[in-house]
Amino acid sequence: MKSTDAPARPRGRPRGFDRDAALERATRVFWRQGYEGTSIADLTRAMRINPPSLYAAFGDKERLYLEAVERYQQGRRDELAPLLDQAPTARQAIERLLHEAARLYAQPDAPRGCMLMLSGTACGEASLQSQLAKRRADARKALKARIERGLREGELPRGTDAGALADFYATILKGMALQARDGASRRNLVATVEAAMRAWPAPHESAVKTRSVMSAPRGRSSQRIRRSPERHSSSDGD
Amino acid sequence: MKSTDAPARPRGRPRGFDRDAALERATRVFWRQGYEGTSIADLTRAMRINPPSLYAAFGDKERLYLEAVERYQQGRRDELAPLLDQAPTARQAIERLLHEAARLYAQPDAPRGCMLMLSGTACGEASLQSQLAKRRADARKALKARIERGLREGELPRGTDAGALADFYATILKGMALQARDGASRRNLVATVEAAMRAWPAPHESAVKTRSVMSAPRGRSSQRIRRSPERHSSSDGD
DNA sequence: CTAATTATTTAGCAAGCGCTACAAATCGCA
DNA sequence: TGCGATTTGTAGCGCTTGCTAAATAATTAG
Repeated sequence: MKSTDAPARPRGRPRGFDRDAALERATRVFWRQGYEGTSIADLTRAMRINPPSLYAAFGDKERLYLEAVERYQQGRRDELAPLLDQAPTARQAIERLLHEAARLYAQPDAPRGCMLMLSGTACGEASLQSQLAKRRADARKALKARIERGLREGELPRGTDAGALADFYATILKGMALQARDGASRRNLVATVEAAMRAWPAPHESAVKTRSVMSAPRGRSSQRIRRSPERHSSSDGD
Repeated sequence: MKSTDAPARPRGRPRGFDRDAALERATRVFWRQGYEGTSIADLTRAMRINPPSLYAAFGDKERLYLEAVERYQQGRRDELAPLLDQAPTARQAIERLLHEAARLYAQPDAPRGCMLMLSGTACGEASLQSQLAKRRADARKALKARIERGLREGELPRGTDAGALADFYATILKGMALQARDGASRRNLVATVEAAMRAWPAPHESAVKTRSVMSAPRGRSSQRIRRSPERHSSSDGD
């Protein structure tokens, strides 16, 4: 086997710029100014390339934007998903995620707020708007999955509507992104996170005496969950 | 006194269109598509006037936008301020306001979400962005004032940070606006409102036995409040 | 009536937009 | 060295943008 051995240098003149670095610079500009507020001239200046290089490497403005959002969201996922997965309880998972969001949204060396949450919300391009809404729905789905896990593990009151709770914390994240864009400090955002955590459903008096370790949903309430009809559910697409 | 008797018909050719109706049509377009996503051609088509009429009546695109926002916010104020003022408690005031917001943001015959909250959040024009942030800060100030009144009237635990609580519910409103724009139904939004109200500070075990009437802050805790330093406060500009 | 004033219509300007044709430059391969 | 392949910088295309000059229409004042 020696066909696909090395990366196999392509044939013609090699690209003279770092594609990913240029994409990151583009992301910054889009993040700060939005899709419609950013011109190709803005982008080429920030990316330090000329228009033909941009179009050769990224297609057109819309595809560049979508790739920038994908890059951004991937980075956030890498930072936040472990927080969700590794926290011992769903409550702590959400709380840590919100605290981390408060830090990220008010970072001094980056545009304020969340690029994904602020993207294409008042945008003429309908196709963009729906694609971004879908990405936001994916983020909510991650919250919902963690909450459902907590529900299975008995941390939450029976009958808790995981979708509605996920909707609530998704709303918090979106609101925080806007607040940050309007100038809220990290301290402000943290205070809001603390308020938001007061909305977490109270456990049912009993249980939760064991501090942490318990991991597996042992004994009763096995993996096969009861699949309660959940009256009319939340904004589920899954 | 017969100087300013009648409205005093102006001198030249009278305007051939209803200025306020045109402004409302412009508001709709801006609300749906945002500032940068709306062209003068979009506006003149919706307003059913030609560009020179637009410029004669409204100045330029930016001033027309600001006037549209002002008109929009004034309308919201007229609907929502009475709810805040007339509710017997601060808690009910906020709760009713949020429920009304849930209704307004998901109205079928209007653009989804709140024009003010979604305006110029990812916008190139810095001056617009700051003016809109200021308007949003005014809305928060109304929440804060009502919460402070509740605090004076003894409904809330001593030491409650009214600014932080106002920040929290302002965050909820902004998040709901985005959720609505992403397609959340009124039912979804109402569920989020109910979750948000769980974050309301619990009264201090005592008190709150009298169901409602009490109005004046009688007896102790008079008008002169203690003016506690409130460690580092919230995002106050007032 | 005439003159002055304001609104409307038509037509289009200058600038910026997203995007691309073109030729020179730089590569792998023969 | 020459050839095909690919990227690069220059220059600019066609179109849309926000906005306006100029002529005409409709009104009041004298």
